[in-house]
Amino acid sequence: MKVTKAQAAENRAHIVETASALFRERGYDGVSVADLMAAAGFTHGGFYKHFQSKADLMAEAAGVGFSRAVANLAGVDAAQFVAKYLSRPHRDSRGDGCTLAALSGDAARQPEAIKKAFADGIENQLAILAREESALSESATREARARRIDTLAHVVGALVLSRACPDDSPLADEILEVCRTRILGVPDRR
Amino acid sequence: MKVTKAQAAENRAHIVETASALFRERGYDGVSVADLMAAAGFTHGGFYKHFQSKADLMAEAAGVGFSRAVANLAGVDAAQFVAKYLSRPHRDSRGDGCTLAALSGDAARQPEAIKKAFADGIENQLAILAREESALSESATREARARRIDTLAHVVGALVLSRACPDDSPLADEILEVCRTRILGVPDRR
DNA sequence: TGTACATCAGTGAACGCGCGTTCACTGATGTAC
DNA sequence: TGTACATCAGTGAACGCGCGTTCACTGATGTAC
Repeated sequence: MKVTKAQAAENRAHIVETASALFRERGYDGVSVADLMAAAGFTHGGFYKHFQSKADLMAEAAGVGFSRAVANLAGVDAAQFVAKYLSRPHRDSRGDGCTLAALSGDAARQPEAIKKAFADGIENQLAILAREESALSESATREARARRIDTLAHVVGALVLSRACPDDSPLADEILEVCRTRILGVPDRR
Repeated sequence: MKVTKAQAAENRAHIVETASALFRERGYDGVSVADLMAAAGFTHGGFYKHFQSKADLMAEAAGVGFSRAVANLAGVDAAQFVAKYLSRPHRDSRGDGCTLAALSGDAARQPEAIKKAFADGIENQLAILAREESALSESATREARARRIDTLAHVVGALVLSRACPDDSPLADEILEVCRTRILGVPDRR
């Protein structure tokens, strides 16, 4: 049953991608190693040929989730980011949505390695919001970073609260709409 | 080993309080029924004399957490609330901190009964932010509600992101300080 | 008020189950000659 | 280039363990007379 080195590397990457989505959907405790390997198309025994432990994979999957987000949002400016972030489609598809919104609550109770991945992920997300900015004075740069941090916390909080409400809850939609309107200064017209 | 009706009711309430704190600290999956009953000073078998299931207790403990928050913040105005909410002591003591920040991520993957408790909890928290307001015109009332929702999402997001960072992370403190400053309009001087 | 009996909160052993991890094994790939 | 052997990704059974939940039992409380 051996497989070429290239194939093995591809399989490993596929497991990490699958894990990244499943963790976002169901949380770290909601996905077993067996679940995950089955979803990736393997049996569970091979897991430890690729990863030292489930916690190891959790940290790696978080990192991949953040990189994917940056790649998927290439060319999107800050206003477009906020509008997409606080949309119902994003709220309702956790599996391919923002890792911060889906798993920050879980990360707070995980080992430092995972929290480190999240801190790096936050910096990655801040970079997305910095897209339209060019060279600035030092104080303007500091101010711009503060604005980005503030906006990121704002949208993450809105999405997290909206998702905590029952599926058909008017409050869930109200949170999304109110925050989108207030952050962007104008209502979304789609 | 039977106990007076009053004592039994008191024990039940004590179990719910204990659960509320433990869940906030460790998450719903991080606290077993046996853990919880031991922490409350009982053996695990008696649990089902008080609750139908662990999920039932989860919903009830969330409700208690939200009520406690409202009671603990009696007489606190919106600005004081934000300053307290985005403080390091609050971030570092999840067990007696905000249930929304600690468990909204978990709630998103739980049964509707628990999400319902969270939606009610959000309304409770909004009421705290409404403290200083008196009678207003209808449009001003709507506007005030939007402002409260927006502020709540903002502070929850900031706390959630700050907690996801490693314990000694400068970013964790930066998030708290930046958001506090920007929401309140002035830096905190403590 | 006193007595006999039913109730039921709390105990602790036991249930089946799924978890993360380990292990002996397979057999195609990669390597040494 | 061809052959013999080592490697190691993937398999599937098995490990010990802790989970949520059930159950027979205890004995003080609550109730009926």
